[in-house]
Amino acid sequence: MAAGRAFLGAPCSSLAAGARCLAFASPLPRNLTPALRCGVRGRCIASASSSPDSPPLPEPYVLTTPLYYVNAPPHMGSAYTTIAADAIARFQRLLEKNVIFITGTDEHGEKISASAEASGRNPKEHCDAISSSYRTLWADLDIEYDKFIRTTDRKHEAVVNEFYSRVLNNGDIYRADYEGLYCVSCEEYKDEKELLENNCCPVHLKPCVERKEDNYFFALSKYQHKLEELLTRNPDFVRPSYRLNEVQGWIKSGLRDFSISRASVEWGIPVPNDTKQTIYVWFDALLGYISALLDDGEQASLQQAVDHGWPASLHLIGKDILRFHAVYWPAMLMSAGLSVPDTVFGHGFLTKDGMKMGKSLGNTLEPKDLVERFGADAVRYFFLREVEFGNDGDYSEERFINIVNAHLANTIGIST
RNA sequence: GGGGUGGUGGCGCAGUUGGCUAGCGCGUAGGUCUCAUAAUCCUGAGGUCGAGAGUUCGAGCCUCUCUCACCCCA
Repeated sequence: MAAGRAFLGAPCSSLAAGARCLAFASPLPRNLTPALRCGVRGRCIASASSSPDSPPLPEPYVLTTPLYYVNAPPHMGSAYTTIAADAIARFQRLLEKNVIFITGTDEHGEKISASAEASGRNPKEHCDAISSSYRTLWADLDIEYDKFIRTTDRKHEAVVNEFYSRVLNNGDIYRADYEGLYCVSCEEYKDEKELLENNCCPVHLKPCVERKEDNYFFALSKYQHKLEELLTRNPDFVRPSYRLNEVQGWIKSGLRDFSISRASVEWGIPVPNDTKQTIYVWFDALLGYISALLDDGEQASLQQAVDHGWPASLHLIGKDILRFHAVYWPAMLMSAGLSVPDTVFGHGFLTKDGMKMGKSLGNTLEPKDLVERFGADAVRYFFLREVEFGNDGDYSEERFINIVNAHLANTIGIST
């Protein structure tokens, strides 16, 4: 099995390994026959059964960044994920894989309509504006993505509807009353145990509100064993390995069904057969990884999208959204009878001068400003080279300038 | 409280299954070059590999105890 693991150069410390160990390889050996590969991965390539003499089709490699939430313009964390994904995408293209690099924006939910209102716009206008600010930044950073999906795209809604129906037909959706304390910012119910004083959400430090709804639930608990099996069978499903341990811990300690609809949220995709409710933003957004595969103008069906390259080889995410990608998402896919991705990689957070960044602290790092001051290559290089991939990393202007001068200007810049 | 990860020169890290004088990048000191500065080039300093004990011909790598840091869960 080792043959299938090709990292980007063995020693990662050399200058040449600017994109430190960013390469992800398929967990399958290369010498499998197309038929077998198809069987194992559940992925059928249209002409995989062509004659043995014809050149082999390029291996598909679908990778994604998260679909960024449009409550605010892009911050450095989003830029970091996207830069890393772009480096991986480029590397996989060099390996002659058929790369589909997906990014996009997640545009539904109560928080979005609130942000829109706060800026005096309707939700659609707000989403258009923020979504395009992401595209602009990616252009400035030389990000070569292949697909940009918006969860407000028609084709996405069609895929969500079809997916929801599949899960429903599989008996994994049921209706139940739910009463509890709800964090509007997280767009989810919270356990009283995890709340701080005055019922404040530990993530957003804002008070949660009492809410009672008749919601639709996804039977996540049914998938406990299958998820355990998945992680045992494919330990690379979650990387780095220390995050795999976390995920295994979550699963082992028991999974609870979660609500996948909201009665009080209007800005969202209506639940099929119950237009009084909308689909929970995560259930909606995760499916963007599949709907993104559809070409514009083609028939928007789930199967069509899947045929374009699902499952993904890699979901690159920040460690804060690991639970959604490593627990909820594979269970949803299993329920719908679809293959799960090969790997979910959760990278760390960035700090600035050793401090956590935040709007309240007033020390955010604006990717746009960095690019304007130093250029895309410098920004890309610094974060790829200086942040140990997977770990938290620190930015300081002094170090940034040091590294960029020492490596890019004084070494690569003068080599012939 | 339960579980996990990690403590290697100033900082960030590599160190395959235990085996030559422990490596790399940045930083740092001196020299070279220059009228001078920076870069380049050359040379160097700097590490009891968290602490202690054990296994072994031999341990940064294995075992045990302790300690510190961080993370997840409760």
